[in-house]
Amino acid sequence: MSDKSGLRVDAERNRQQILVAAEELFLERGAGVPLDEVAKRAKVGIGTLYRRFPTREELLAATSNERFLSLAEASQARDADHDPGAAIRAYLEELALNTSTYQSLAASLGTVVECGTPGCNAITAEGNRLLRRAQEAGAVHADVTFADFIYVVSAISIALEKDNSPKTRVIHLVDLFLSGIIVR
Amino acid sequence: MSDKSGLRVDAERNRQQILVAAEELFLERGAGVPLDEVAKRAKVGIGTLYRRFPTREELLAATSNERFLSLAEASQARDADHDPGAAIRAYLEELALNTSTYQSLAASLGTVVECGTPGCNAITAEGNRLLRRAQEAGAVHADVTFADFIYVVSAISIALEKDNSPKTRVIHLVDLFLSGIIVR
DNA sequence: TTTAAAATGGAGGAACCCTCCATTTCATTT
DNA sequence: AAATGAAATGGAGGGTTCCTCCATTTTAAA
Repeated sequence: MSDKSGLRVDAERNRQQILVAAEELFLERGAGVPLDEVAKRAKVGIGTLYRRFPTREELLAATSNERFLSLAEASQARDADHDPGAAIRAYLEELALNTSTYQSLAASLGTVVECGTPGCNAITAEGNRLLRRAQEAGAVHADVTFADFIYVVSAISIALEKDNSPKTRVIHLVDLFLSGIIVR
Repeated sequence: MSDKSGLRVDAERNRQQILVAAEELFLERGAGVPLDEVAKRAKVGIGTLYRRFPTREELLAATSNERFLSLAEASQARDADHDPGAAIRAYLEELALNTSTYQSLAASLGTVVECGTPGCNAITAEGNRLLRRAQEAGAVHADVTFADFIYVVSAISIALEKDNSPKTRVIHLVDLFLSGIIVR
């Protein structure tokens, strides 16, 4: 009998082991860790890993899934308290911090976020919602796109990785994006 | 006799051949092209290439050197005509366009710009000068740093690479950073 | 010419990637 | 509970790129 994932139970067990091993190794050594080692720690053949996650990005997307889900939920929960601009600020800050979880996840963010897992879909939908609402309220320029958000978050995360900066730097960089560098 | 580079003439000749080959291949196939192929096109052993340019970044910095030099000069030439804010805008736009010359140069911009070649020094000095001047004139927030410029340009260039966007997109993204996304 | 310092090239070991398929395991049918 | 076929497995192996190392060659000074 197969459970709801549609995988055989042995396959599903291995899938979980791969996810656990990947999560650990990404945390320890960054998102570029050799996949052979992920397979080894998961006690699974490398072929099995590739069968389940054909690309590194898909594996990254899978390990990010829950984090993205809870980010999206947290953003919705904040909704009532904040004005549109503040909601976007909080969303961007949290996404940037999350993207700094693994060294060199940032470079893949654009791809990862399009991967179609529930978490990726949720975080994308939420970002689009916040953006649309802020634009309807006239709080954000009409020519800003969700893609701009992703680029900005990637840039900020890359910056963070490089000099291993504190959280305050995220706030500075998000501010920069939101307010512009020019005094007026 | 050695010329001013301090290299033996055969070594200097090979260095030039490597630079020419690298420039060609980076343009054709991006900044990640195998270095063996650069060596082959330069008609030089791979060992010679590594002796002269121990890392890919150093080779990138060397091929970017003249471009950076002329960008810095052009920026200084614009100086008279523009107000501080416009000078920065032009500087960022040109640097972003230049950084999109080779596919995947963007990711290395931060490292490349610190490489110490004359061109890297010139572009850094010029950026710092523009920034300081704008800040003294009160046109740019005091907490903006030159590192922010580099992050911004990287983000823009990564965006450009991804969807192979037209120049108008550079302008949009630079505007975003200069003015912020929030209406006021 | 001689000499030694500088430069060379490319073989080869290591790291990582990813495919392929002979074998094993699971779930269903009889 | 035995048989059956679909699903899953693992890891050998071929490919790519990296980078070091050193026996040989080239240059330039003595």
